Amino acid sequence: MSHEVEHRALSRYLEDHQLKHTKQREAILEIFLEVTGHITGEDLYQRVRDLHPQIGYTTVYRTMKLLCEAGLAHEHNFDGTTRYEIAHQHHDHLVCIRCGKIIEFECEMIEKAQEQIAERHGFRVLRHRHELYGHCAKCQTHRSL
Amino acid sequence: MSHEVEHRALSRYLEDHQLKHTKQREAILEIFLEVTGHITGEDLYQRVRDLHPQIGYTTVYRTMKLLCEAGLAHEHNFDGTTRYEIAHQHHDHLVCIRCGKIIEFECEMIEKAQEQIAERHGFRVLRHRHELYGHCAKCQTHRSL
DNA sequence: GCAAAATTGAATCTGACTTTCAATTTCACT
DNA sequence: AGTGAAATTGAAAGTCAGATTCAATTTTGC
Repeated sequence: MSHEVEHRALSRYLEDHQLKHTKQREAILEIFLEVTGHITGEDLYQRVRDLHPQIGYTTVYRTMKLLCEAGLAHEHNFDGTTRYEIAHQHHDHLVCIRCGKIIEFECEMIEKAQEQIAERHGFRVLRHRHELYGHCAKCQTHRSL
Repeated sequence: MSHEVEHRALSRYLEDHQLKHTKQREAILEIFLEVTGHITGEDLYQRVRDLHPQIGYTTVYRTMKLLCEAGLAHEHNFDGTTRYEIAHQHHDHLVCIRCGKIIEFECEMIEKAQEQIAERHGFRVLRHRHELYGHCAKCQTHRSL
């Protein structure tokens, strides 16, 4: 079992919140960390079930909620579909609406511009979502329309 | 019945697509146009039902879908809730997560930055969403936490 | 006025979670 | 190691927004 750092972070979160250490939570965290990219709850459940047929659907969802609270995962809703990604520094997304490819990007300038806009309206921004939807390079070239 | 321009736009869309002109569609468009702001399908249905108790839930949803296709309405999903707004020039949103207030904003600089980012990744952007979530001025002052 | 095609709306279905609850597991304390 | 209170699990049932079905009704081109 790899990803020691994350497993330790989970342990600490559980201890700090009087929650219990279970094999299901360990297993789901491990599988989630193995996945690169942005996975849906359903897909994650499939993968979990392949390795641990006894783990239920409910537990996967509950655990992902827990991992989000523990700061180990982030939940994103792309056009109606909820996906989880491994928590790391802030970024936004480019989403290909043809093949589903998701690219992460960051832009300091946009972040600053956002702050200015919020200030202008008296808002205190707690979080934001910024997604660009379109066609990726590959889907533009061998396209059928 | 006001909003002649929009009603005419709907008529044209219907004619161009071999769709039919019905009183339900007229009524829903009219009620939708009366609403200022960003309304949920459910709220819109309530309003429609107040005036036209015979119009069903399904028809309201189907008609809003139609109005979106006709370019008269835009559908937005704010943190899991779908809302409709009257179509007008492009803009993004500031959303108060305490009182639900929604403010529209535009920023030419951000739009340009987006284009550059997309280009860098070979993407052709077709649409985007950009929402800042936080607390509005009012909710920051008389807050309870 | 008359069909053919589109539309309506009540009811049913769906997908993606969320809740319920009895049985099981964890763990702090002997 | 044993015990018991509290947390967790998972199967099943419940939600909720929205999509689908289909028989009855409405619109419209001729």
